[in-house]
Amino acid sequence: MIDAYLEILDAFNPLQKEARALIESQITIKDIPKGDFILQEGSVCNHIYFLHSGFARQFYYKNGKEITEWFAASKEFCFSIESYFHQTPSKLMIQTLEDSTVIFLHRDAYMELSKIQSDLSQLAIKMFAESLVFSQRRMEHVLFESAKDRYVHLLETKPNIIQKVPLAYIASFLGITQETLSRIRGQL
Amino acid sequence: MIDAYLEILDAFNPLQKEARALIESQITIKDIPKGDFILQEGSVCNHIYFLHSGFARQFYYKNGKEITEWFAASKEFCFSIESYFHQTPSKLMIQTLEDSTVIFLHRDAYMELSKIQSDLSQLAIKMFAESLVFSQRRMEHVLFESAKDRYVHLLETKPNIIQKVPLAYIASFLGITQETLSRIRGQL
DNA sequence: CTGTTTATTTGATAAATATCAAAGGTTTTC
DNA sequence: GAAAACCTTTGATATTTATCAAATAAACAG
Repeated sequence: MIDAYLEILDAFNPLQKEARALIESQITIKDIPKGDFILQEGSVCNHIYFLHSGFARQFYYKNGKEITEWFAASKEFCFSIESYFHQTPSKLMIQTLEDSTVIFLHRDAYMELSKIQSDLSQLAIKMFAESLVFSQRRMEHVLFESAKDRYVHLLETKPNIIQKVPLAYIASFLGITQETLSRIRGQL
Repeated sequence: MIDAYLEILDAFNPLQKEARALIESQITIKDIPKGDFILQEGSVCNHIYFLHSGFARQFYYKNGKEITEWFAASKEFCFSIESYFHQTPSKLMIQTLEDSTVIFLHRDAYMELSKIQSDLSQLAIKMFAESLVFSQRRMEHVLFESAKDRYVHLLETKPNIIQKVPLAYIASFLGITQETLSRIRGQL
């Protein structure tokens, strides 16, 4: 399980044995049953989470409504960007939608190690860089594509989501109402 | 001029003398007249640009129309995220809207140095982290605020932009048409 | 099973924004 | 300082999406 994890990290930035060992020393593995929270509202996000197996959703409340910000599938990462970097209480929650096994990578320990082990700092740079590219692309998408195009794009890039989660989650993720999403679905 | 630059970097992550010296060794300073390009379409973004003075706009073409992605004011940074990180030809252009003095920080040299000087790797992590937080916030804003609210927010956070650039640039930056922006203005 | 809750669809209407066309304003240029 | 180029506003209309209300459909608990 840890090997698979390290391989995925290695794909971002090649890791020598020493770096792998350091990472291994700073991770914790937890089984999280369906419906439980990986990250609770109000607590500080001190880890980067990797879903070894399972499925999770990141969401927060805005004017009393749940807004889904992101879905994390098996073999994907998630964390609260703002809470993690600013060390502030998270408004974001991360909840499993299936029984999941999650690898926690501890922030402070990693940051300290990354100062003395360049593989680790380079890995952090590469991972955050990829997140940034991704975020930028999503922004452009959101600004200039119609609700329908955004849904179609989601269908194409993450088809498994549609089977797994209620329509209302997807609607808020796309920034539209569930009625609109239902109508879009009807047209396809 | 370089001191002011280093101070701004230092605010992201404290830099020892050695790190400062290394950065100084990797920067180039250029005066770029109004209307000239800091980054041209099709070339790879090999620097992070800092506007010591002046004003610039990042834009690209989408279906034949200019889309403004970002404005960089004096004392701000800019670069093409995707081209810089993926080393691909940039679809984004960065053009000065005033005579500007720009500090270029070379990517490859910096990356190499950051492997052996942890102040530099930590600086990169902090800067990219801030960009990511920012991008995330902007996404939420774009998904859930009306065109009017987005404009008002821009007015509040970057009031100087409004004086400096044509309405059409601001409209595309906000993801709306210039007619809509003109009407929003009329209402305020 | 069977009632109860939860999720999805449908309908009618309203609001936000885009589109197309044209009219006024500014600024630039010679 | 007049023509040209560019920028901004205004009007009429169409499209997209939201809102509110209700009807089905599906999942769940006892």
